[in-house]
Amino acid sequence: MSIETLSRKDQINQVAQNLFREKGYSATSMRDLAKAIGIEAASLYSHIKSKEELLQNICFRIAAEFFDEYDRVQNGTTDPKLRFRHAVTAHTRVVASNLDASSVFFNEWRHLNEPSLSEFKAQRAAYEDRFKNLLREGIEAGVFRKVQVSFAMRLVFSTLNGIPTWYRNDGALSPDQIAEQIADFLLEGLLKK
Amino acid sequence: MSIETLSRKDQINQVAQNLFREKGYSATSMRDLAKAIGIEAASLYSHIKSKEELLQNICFRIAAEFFDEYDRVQNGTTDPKLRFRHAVTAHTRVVASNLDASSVFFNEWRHLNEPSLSEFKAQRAAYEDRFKNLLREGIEAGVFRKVQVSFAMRLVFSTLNGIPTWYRNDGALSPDQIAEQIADFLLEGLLKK
DNA sequence: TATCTTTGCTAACGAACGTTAGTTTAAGCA
DNA sequence: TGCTTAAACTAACGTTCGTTAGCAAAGATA
Repeated sequence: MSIETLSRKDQINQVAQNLFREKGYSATSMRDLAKAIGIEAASLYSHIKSKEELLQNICFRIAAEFFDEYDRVQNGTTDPKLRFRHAVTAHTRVVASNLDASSVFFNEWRHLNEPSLSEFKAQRAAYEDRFKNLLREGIEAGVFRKVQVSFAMRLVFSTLNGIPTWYRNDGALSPDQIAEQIADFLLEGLLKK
Repeated sequence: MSIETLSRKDQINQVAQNLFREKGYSATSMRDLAKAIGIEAASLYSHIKSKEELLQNICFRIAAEFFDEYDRVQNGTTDPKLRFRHAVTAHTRVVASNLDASSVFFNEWRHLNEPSLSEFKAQRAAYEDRFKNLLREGIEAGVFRKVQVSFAMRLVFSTLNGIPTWYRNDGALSPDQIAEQIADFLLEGLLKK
């Protein structure tokens, strides 16, 4: 779907995602946003309520995608290693398919105001807990090394959430391909067996 | 060294590091900074040239630390696995010992203007190349799996540069301790052998 | 004591900020 | 054709921004 065929409201959201990612939320003015679309700043308010509403839309839409995709791939799987692998690849696919939005999700959430900010943190913590449980399961099953669960979870998310800093969805590597390679990397490490 | 004993200039730089990290560079005003110190915004300009100078100081000081620490630990080491391990632990120590500054280095560098911006990117690329070479050496020596070098380098840095998002230097785990654990994680992965 | 330097102050500059009010334009529909 | 509505416009609001000018206080130096 090209950007011209979107409704103006969707178009605003899409351009906002891109600008918030490239320049940061605070450094992006409503005049920047309007200019990128080709209208006046004041005209934006025929479609949106406020600048912060744009940030909220991005953050909570992507949060929902993380949960949805997680639930979809976990459904029915019991093997701890496979459960972890599916969680990692699902997360990676969401990030790699939504580079602008996930970048904003990772880096600009702190500009949310209450009560959105607390709601955001709660959702993120709930999502992180799922990964901690997967790691615990793997350790208890004797499949994973005895790592500290919350420490390992942090390292896993650091790896995954850094994806927008380097990945370009330009055809060289598909989201599915990097998802598998990242899962390999996290599970196997760098050393040859 | 407590913050009261610093020269005013050093104090400004230190508080700026902290505010730029917590709120972001753009969302931090010179009035915020002055208030945190207890003077008027205009008084800052008796000590500094501009807001951007503060950002430059942070970014290039920490860049120099990365290079210095890297050179220090590589000196004399030839074993590829050990060279990689030393590079990772050195980088981790610099990050973990400079959480505010490294956070700004990772997230706020894009607000640099030219020519500082290009200089920053060049230094970062040179530093990343060192890690790529270490990975290449390890693969050629048959110690590392045959991963794509620049892909693996990106994953390594994602892991390392995410440290400020979760690590608190509060005595529970020292910078040296997490450095070793992160090196283990990158080399061994999650799976039990 | 007289002078210089450092470090702070108040006041203010012009620019940019997010947003609102009121109006115009143009398309869809009765 | 006349009416309604959506979506744009111009103008402006009050606020905040980084920064400068000019001055005052205080300590160091002569």
